[in-house]
Amino acid sequence: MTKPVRVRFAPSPTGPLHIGGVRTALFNYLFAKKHNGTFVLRIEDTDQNRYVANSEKYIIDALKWCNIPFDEGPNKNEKFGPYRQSERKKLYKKYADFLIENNKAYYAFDTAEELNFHRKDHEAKKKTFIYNWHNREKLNNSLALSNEEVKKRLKNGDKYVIRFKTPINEILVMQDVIRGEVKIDTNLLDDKILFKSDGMPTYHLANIVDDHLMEITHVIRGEEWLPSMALHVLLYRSFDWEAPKFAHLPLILKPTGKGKLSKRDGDKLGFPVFPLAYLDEKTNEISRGYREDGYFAEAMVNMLAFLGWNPGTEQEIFSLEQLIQAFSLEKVNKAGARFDLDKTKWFQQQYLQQKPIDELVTLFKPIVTKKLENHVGFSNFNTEYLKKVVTLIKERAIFVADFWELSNFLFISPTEFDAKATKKAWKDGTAVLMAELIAVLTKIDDFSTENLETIVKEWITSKEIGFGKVMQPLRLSLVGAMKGPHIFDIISLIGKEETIGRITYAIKKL
RNA sequence: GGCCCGUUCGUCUAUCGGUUAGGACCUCAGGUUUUCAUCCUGGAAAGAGGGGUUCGAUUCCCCUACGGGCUACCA
Repeated sequence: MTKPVRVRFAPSPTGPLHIGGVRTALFNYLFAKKHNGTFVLRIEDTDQNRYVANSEKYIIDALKWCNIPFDEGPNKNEKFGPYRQSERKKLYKKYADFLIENNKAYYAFDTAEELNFHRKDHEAKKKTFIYNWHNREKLNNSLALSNEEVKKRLKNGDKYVIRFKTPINEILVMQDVIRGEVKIDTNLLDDKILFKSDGMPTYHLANIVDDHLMEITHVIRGEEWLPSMALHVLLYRSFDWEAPKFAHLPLILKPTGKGKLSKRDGDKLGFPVFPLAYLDEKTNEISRGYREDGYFAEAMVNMLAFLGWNPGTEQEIFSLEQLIQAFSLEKVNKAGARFDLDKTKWFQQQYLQQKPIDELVTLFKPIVTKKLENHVGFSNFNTEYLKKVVTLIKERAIFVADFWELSNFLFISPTEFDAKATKKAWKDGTAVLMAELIAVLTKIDDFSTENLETIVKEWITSKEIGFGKVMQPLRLSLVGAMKGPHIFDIISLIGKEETIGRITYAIKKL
């Protein structure tokens, strides 16, 4: 019997989660759900210096908004808790000690100054300083020092770190679910610090210990961790633990230029890189979020799923449930994927068109209400009316926030007319024609789109003039510009009185 | 600099040795809408370069180039 699938998303609470992190969480979630497994959230707060208090809440809120909740995590099903590494602090030391006892790790007393000196010195000679087998016995550590000296220093309370004693002369052959075989020469690895002088483990140690203790079966993380895989594999081996399977995801790259996506790109190019807006309490800067920019979570999630993954079919719109069904790590790409704002908007538009009218009305209503707060005169925003409006205009919108711009003339009579359109549509004789049209409209009782269209068109035909001569100034009178939905839909919606009122006003004004 | 990973239209990608190299975004042209947008139809657009292996390479291998990542007592 195979072990139940358990994956984890392990962000560091150093600020808001950006969409790269969200995608990593998403792939973990999809993989877990696909295999009826468990999705764990673990907070990796071993770096006291970079800790940002509100970011854990942000991470949890973001996952919730994306609809990819964790099964286990801080304050939730704490089966293997605690789920914050700072709260597990006491736990790690014994594992570091175990490594030392078994000659897999050692104490190092080198100061930052000493190390810096070596690095600078090597740099000057165009060499790279690597703390590993070739020099570890010449440096300030328990490998070079006598047992007595080491004991004395430890007893003395001297600051120390614990370094991994990387094995030499070995070509490590590892498997990555996405990349296949990855080979590393252990002689090129450095002796990474596992345990810091402040009593905290580094990421490497804490990560391996926790993944083991939490019975993680698959480590799905960003490609930036690929170079660390060798260390991690060696650590599992040193503990004599079975290593989980590794899958390193391709990075999300900037839309233009070089490098991976960063916070700055969003500010510069005008798109959100965060799921939720975020207030940096230090700088008071607000970073925009997908949610606040009006994206639906489903659209953002769908877009992210397709950055580096593809189901192999031509279907692109996937509900979360469909994503779970279709997902597989084998279909994840190896190469980094550039973020594309146009495609993102396209996903959003697709989801907006799919949304039930009632839901859109619910979202639109507060916007209309606010816009019409102090408005006197023509306005109507009961739910029935809003439904008709939304049905009429939604296909031209990408965001709910576009609705107002597309429909304001259905709530407020135009008082000004687009100059260019006026010049084109309002000619000599138009006023007379419009006056005649009013007479025609006055006699109509059934203001359905179809009936209006039939009667008005018959009238135009009987006059033996071009349709444009009537339709264009009519649109201008009703909308104030040459835009908007089907003209007879507009008339039907705003009603006889308002229609005639608007034409009358236009005749007077133009 | 060293190490690792990658490389199909401008972008996201399909192809698991034999295809007119397919789709989507973007873009362009037509059509519908007597407005604008939507929508529909069509077009343009790709295997980084060089060597192998093979009857045959986008696909497998090597080299080069380019891109990306890592190289902290950060994750």
